[in-house]
Amino acid sequence: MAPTRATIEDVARAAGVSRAAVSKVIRDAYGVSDSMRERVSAAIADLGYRPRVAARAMRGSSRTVGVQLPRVDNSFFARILVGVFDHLEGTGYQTILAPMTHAANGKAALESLVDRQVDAIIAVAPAVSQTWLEQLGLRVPLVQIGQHDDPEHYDVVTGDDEEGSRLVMAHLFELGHRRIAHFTVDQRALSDPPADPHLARTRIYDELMTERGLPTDTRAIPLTEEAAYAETISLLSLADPPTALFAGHDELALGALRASAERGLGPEEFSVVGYDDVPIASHPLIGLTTIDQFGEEMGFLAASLVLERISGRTGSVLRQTDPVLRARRSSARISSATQAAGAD
Amino acid sequence: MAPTRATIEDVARAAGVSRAAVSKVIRDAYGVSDSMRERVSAAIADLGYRPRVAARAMRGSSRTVGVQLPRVDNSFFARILVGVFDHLEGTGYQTILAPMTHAANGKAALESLVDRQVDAIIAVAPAVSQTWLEQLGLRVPLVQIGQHDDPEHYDVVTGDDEEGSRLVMAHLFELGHRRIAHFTVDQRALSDPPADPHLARTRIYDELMTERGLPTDTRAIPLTEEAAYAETISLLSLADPPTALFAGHDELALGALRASAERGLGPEEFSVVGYDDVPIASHPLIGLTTIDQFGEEMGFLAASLVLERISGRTGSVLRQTDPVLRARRSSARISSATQAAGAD
DNA sequence: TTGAAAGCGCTAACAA
DNA sequence: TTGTTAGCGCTTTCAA
Repeated sequence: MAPTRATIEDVARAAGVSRAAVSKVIRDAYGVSDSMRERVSAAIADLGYRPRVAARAMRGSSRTVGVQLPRVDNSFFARILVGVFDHLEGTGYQTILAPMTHAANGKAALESLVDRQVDAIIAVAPAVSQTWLEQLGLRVPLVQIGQHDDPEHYDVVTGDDEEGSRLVMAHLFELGHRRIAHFTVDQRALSDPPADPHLARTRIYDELMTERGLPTDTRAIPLTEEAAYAETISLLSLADPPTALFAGHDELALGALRASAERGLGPEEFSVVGYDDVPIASHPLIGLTTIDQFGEEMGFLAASLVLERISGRTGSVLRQTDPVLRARRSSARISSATQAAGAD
Repeated sequence: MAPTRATIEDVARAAGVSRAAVSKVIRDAYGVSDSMRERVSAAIADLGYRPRVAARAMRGSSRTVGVQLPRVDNSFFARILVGVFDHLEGTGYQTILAPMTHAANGKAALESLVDRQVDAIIAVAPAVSQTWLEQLGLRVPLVQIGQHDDPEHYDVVTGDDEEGSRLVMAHLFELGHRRIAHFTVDQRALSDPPADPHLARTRIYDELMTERGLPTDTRAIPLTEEAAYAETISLLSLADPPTALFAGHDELALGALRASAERGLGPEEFSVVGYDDVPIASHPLIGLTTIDQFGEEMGFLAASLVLERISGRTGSVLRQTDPVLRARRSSARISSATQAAGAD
């Protein structure tokens, strides 16, 4: 049968000391003699004792940072996670992940983290209002990644979506594109004021197209590769199809490339630009032009901010990563034939 | 200031009942009158009460299934996770993820799950010995995904790696390849007996090559795209390079394709076959020939097995998914020129 | 430097 | 059907 797990009491008895003494040793607390530390450590090793997180959480801290993630099968979120783990590793804080389930609205995942009494929360692109996050930030050290909030009680890490979008549009304009479509987020539980990064991208797209007197063609779709594929098919079936697409992010861009590749269209006929620079984007067979917003760095920053808050810092800190354009072969100068075809 | 969180005591007081009564209501336990249920529910809603996981875990169950994952930035593991979440959602069990950190050996992640008193564990490709897992299985309902263990105290879900590898090799032979290289796992904390899926793949590769009197060329490398890229470069620099590669899994295959694409080599000169069928493999620009081993289904199976164990089943159950070859454009019939160049 | 003892929030006997 | 009560394993005053 499974032997019952050793408790602090067992260790105390084995070492011939009090429970309090053992507690002090495992927490490396002040006021323990060397001989006591040795005896206790020996007993701990002997019994294979490991403190239970639940019992510790009852009296103090769970020594855990909780991360909420919208989806686990998204390469950009994975980049962020890598950054978070890199920073938290060796800090004495464990990390647990509460991925949003299908039904979930983000709230559920964050609440489950609170129920576990995590010492801090890193919320990645949470689909909850800023007001709700403020409440949460009041109770637990909190860092939000992605949304352009302007909070009082938590920190925020984002990319500079406006600058990134300007880089995208300038790139496409320079390549001669004028009929440029744009994919952006579908209806979403948008916070008030709207802070979704996709909204910033769309805003710049609108602004720069309008500035040049060009008609906009924005399509709000679910943020999935499938949706982007389907929408691109319909885009390319237009009498006068666009010559370029600014996809809201790389997953959408990959879906668009799926459609254009199936039709045998190259970048001279249909250029595609994404956002995020997921790892596969740099693969020579894909060569997706995109914006690198340094997901690992975002995760790393969020982790350090959250540690600061655990240490007592309040107020709010905003951090942004600087976007960089990665020009690859999915975008190219428009061919003269294509250009002529689309002439008014 | 942050108001202090409501406890079961607060709810009891507000509803004018005992703590036990509240406990029964939230656990949907037997023996509660409708009127009491109503009053208590009202008080719970009123106070925004949520039970603390730690306190519940002290007395019984944490209602949590823990998942251990080697890496979070791997598309195949992501497929497995999606399957696990799909199944566990709505079962009343929460899921938490303990991803292996860099230093970790898998043991650390699993132990941290035990420290949290999860009700069950799903271990994905854990780098620990079968002996160690048996110990763990004795203490907590456990399902292992990936390794070909033959356990007594936990369940196992794997693909049929031998059959999958036969499909790969038959495919390459049929396309006329005879000089076939193979990438497999580097030194790893291999259990005893060796149960790693990569070993099974290599075994079949060896067997089938030898059967045909062909020389094997197996290269044990770290399981990263970078390592595969570098190794492929050196492979292609050989005087008499192989015409095909059976990569241990898709990430390695993508690294190999990176190298061959950079050299402008098509599948007629250098065919690449992977394993896993990660989502990007089916992208027309990649078109990676690979083995689908249905990651979501593996996760789904593991989740249902683990629920059975929670319900009291003991012994051990083994489940396998049937592999399917996805032939795409990364593999092709060897060109006559290439064939001639390599003739003995 | 060490130990005794209270109590964190909950569940599960058991009694009423 | 409802309430009383005894802990679960730890941390943390507070005394010794």
